[in-house]
Amino acid sequence: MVKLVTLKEAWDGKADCKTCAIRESVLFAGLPEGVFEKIHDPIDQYTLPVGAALYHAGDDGERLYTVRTGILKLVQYLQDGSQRIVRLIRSTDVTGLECLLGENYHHDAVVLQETEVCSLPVKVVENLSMDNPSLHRELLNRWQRALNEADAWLTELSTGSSKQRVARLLLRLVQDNQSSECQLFAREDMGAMLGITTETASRTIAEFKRQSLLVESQTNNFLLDIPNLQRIAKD
Amino acid sequence: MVKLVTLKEAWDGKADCKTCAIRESVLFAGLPEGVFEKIHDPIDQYTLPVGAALYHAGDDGERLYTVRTGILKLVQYLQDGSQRIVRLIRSTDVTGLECLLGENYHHDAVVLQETEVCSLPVKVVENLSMDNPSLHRELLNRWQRALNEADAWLTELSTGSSKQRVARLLLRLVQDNQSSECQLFAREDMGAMLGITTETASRTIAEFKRQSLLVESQTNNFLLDIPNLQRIAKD
DNA sequence: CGAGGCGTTGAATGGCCTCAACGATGGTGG
DNA sequence: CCACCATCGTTGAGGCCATTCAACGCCTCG
Repeated sequence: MVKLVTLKEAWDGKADCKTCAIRESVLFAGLPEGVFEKIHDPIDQYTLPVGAALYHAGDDGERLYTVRTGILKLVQYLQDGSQRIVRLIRSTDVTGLECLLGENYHHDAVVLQETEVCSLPVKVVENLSMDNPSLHRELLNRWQRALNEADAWLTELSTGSSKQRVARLLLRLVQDNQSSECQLFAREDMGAMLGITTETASRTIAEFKRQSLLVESQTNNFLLDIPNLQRIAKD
Repeated sequence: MVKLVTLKEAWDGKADCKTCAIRESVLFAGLPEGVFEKIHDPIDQYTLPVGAALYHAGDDGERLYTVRTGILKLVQYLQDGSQRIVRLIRSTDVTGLECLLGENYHHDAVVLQETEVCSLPVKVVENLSMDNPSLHRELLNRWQRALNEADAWLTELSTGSSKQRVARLLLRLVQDNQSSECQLFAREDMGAMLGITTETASRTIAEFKRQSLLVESQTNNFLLDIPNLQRIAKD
């Protein structure tokens, strides 16, 4: 089911953090330039195709990852084998924080849209955060950000009718974009995010299309009717 | 609706952290005794009755709280005014972490069972964590703990039939107790935790009682038939 | 070209919600 | 001290919405 792509195959090269294009938004924002010289462990960059797994639940957590572009899902499995997607990881997000506490990864992290990541060895982050309060503070921020997301998923994406949930998910996908355009996920994934079945997700999306709340601009690229979707989301 | 009990009314005295009965489990575990001398801001203790609010969403976050005994709910409000309970805070848990980042509280924290808390001024925790790596690490741990809870609520308490959800909630309530005894929440609160209506929560609990999965040992005190509840929780 | 995955749609079922009524409980005020 | 009222848990009836199971077309890929 999940394609096997080892990180080594996907390797793009060593990251140059000093000149990183998204440096102001990432974990290392606020670090003085000098410290990058002291990093001996490599910070590698990878590009991962759809379906690839960045890590699996239970794996030894030895690296955290900053996402440069793309989207990943964090999946948690239930006792009965069904899966629930508990969060999405997008540009400038960090995932795998739990390994800073010496824990194994808690989720499967699977690529939904082609993803570029930087891989940060735990040791590097630990060492840097020892004597860089700004990094330390940034770590707390990331944890809080994840927690905010988790709370929002509960209140927005797991509450209300299926139409409301789908509408809220769509709005979330474009909310920090300038355009109102987005790609849709597989219906099965939508279901796993919203706690509804694949069929219900499909029916709802199909109905939204018929009502022109979703208009396909390019292949698998949709423009949203934001005002009307907001109306549906609210009630 | 929420009883007004100011913290001043509920004041029990100043905490003596050095001799705290749950000191090994709390945030300050691992701190050398000497540092407690340096705390000038008071760490106060309070006992809050059912229905009292420890803080409200949007309030200036100036204190975090360690719960000694009792249970609090963290409530998030939706656009339409309905509420969703996103987490429970219990003995040895810390809540209000967001104020370490200078943010206002994100939830209402309301007492479900009579609660003793210690109130820690942000400044105290900030100062101590500067030069106490163990406290710093413990803070990260607390954040991660909250995140784990949030994920579990999504996968366990917002997934599956109402019977499954109620069973899983009951099992959670006793899981770190030695006994299989617990108090039940108001049906409305159960509904808000599980994403179901008050009536459905009531019907499910009533049915569990009829099936002797729940047996009242004392007033509002129930013994759980754990094996059979586990069977229901799984499928 | 065939196979398999995915999105869509239909029909039927059932579970949850809505609206409503009623008893028990506990607190308040006369 | 008791009558009253508000709140809470419970239960019923009816309807709706999501699920289940199934079929079908489209597309990609081998």
